Amino acid sequence: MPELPEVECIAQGLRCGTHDSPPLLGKRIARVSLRWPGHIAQPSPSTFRRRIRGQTILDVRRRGKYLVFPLDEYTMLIHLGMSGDLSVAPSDSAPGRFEHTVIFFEDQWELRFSDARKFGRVFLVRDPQSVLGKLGPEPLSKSFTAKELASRLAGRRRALKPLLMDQRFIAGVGNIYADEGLFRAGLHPLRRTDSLQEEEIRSLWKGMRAALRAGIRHSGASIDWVYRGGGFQNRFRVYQRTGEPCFKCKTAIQRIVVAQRGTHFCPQCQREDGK
DNA sequence: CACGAGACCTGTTCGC
DNA sequence: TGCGAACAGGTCTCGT
Repeated sequence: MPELPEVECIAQGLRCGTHDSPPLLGKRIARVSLRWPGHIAQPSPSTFRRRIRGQTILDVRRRGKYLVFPLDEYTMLIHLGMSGDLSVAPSDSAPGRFEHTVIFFEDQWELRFSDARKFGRVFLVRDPQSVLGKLGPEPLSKSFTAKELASRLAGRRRALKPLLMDQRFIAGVGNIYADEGLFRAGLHPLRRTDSLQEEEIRSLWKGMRAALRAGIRHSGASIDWVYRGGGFQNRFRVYQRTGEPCFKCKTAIQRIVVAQRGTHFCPQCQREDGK
């Protein structure tokens, strides 16, 4: 489930608390349960277990699709993969079926990392840049202007969608928001980046940012049984709307495969030749 | 440098 | 009802 908007909403919930869980700030870690040690990317599970004990959570942030937890001596990073989700629950509540990694706090609350497909990963490092260093800019940051996008596109000649999903190019965009942003921009997912006009780059910038902001505004997208609480799935304009009428022109939304990912677009509003 | 295929995982849904 | 295929929010590595 987790692309930039979903991770952002999860981070906010952990930082500020929700109706049924307290903020994590200031909580001290008592111990961890690693039911599936493969979750721990770095260091080894045994070292992770030893080093994290006694650390206090000082903040909860997001960078790209990573959740970032600054601790006293280390930084813990969590990538939710395809099916990951985090929740804060009291220690006496029933554990979920896929909660492979659990961090217990001294006050009887715990942070539970649920991950059915086991693509998620946890890092505990001294320098967060060792994990985050290769990420591209934050698309919603003030410094990410249309000009900045244009200069990063310069000299590139790739299909648009795979480039948008390349985390080194822009951080946080995944399959849903790539499709939704391209629709808003009126650009075909296979459009070559070296054929974009200045005006189209501006549309791309606006469209991607609008899609991401809409996702955050609606608390992210909840599909299937995975992430709960979001409402953006009800506002998809193309994603998983194969065969349904385009909201702009009524043409049937088409599904193709791009870079091995299901890709949805309106063949009328997003023409490959640029119209 | 760009791109496709395969790997890593498991669950749900759909067609026959 | 059962069974295999297709599909799912991501990313890494390898070969061309």
